[in-house]
Amino acid sequence: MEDEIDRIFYRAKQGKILFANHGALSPEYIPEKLPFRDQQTTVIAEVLAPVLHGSRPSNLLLYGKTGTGKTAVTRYVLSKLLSGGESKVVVAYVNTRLANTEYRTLAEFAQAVGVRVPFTGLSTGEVTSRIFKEIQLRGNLVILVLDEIDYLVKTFGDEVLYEFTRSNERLLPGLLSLVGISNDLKFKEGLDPRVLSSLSEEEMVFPPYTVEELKEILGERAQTAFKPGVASQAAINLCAAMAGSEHGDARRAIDLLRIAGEVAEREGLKEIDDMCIKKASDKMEHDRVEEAIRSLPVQTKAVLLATSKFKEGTNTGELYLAYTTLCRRTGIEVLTQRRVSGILAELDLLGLIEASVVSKGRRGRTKRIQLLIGEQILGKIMSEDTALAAAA
DNA sequence: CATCCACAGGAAGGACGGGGGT
DNA sequence: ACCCCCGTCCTTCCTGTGGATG
Repeated sequence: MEDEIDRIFYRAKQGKILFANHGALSPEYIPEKLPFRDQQTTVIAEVLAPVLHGSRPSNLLLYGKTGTGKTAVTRYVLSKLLSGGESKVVVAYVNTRLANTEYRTLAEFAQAVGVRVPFTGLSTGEVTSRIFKEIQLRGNLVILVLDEIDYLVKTFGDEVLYEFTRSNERLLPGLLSLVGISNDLKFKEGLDPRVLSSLSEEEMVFPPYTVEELKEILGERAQTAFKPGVASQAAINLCAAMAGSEHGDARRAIDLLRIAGEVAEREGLKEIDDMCIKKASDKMEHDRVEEAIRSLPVQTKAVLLATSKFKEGTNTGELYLAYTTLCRRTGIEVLTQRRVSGILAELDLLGLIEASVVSKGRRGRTKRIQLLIGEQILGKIMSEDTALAAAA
């Protein structure tokens, strides 16, 4: 045991053994060049360029699945744009899913243009008009990037976008251009046609990376990130294949490589082998699940816990009964079946359970519900929750 | 082949706790 | 002090429905 601790500390003192530049595999890292994205880079640059001589760039809509380089390319182009030192140009970048609400999206936008707003209390309209006032006052040339814009529209509607797209007369001498980034290729469907036509003055699609392309991307990153000989071609190929088999997700592939490197380092290996990658992949999945559960509200956890009582899966009625019992035992308030039904839908969306509607003819329609996660993880997290510890 | 079960899931609204402007 | 806004969870009321069964 002591030996183990000594070894850990010793290695820590040695500093990074395998990594030369850990940051090169972090999600925020913007590489020198982005392979296989020349066309997209050029187009975006061309669309945005007019801002440098004070005219309004067309609004731009970027499509593509996760990890296809949309955000990276956009950031890359914007950083180049700003490096010119054009002081009137302001770039605001907001990831609407991370911002999580319409208000916080606006608040982040406000902060980027230099308006201070309280983190709650104002109406969204008030925040918008303060932002506009500020832009007009300073005559700023603003490029607003709305990452995961499909989330914004899906959850809060497109009214904000409508206001943005038709704000330009009010902003003179300032201006506002939108860059929307969407993971969802069908997101245009639900959009107000006026917003759509304005928002997609220009469009650009990001195709998924092929496994071959992922190999090259990983290879380049690995060269900067690791010391020589740490990440073999075989290791890189495996990472690319494991992460990219579904839809060419570069972010996943890079995460996987990074974590595999950390595993190798922790285990005192000199290079990344297949086992490291396998372990890294498991760890990523495990972390995702654990974090998802931990941040759940009590009632949602309770429903999840009730689900875990049925090894063979169950249906809504049966589950609701089990849930009710569980609540009584733990002293948690019992919610209506309607609400529990809603919670089940949320859990399904999170991929923690599988719930699909089935019809049993005259014996009604219900949901077939099945737990998708290991009970050990569940038990561990539930026992952390004071309200539920007894039931875990 | 109409019926009817056991729910699904939409709509509207409300309690509550965060916090405003004036 | 007063009235306001927002987000989060929740309830109430409701209409809709796939397909085994009688």
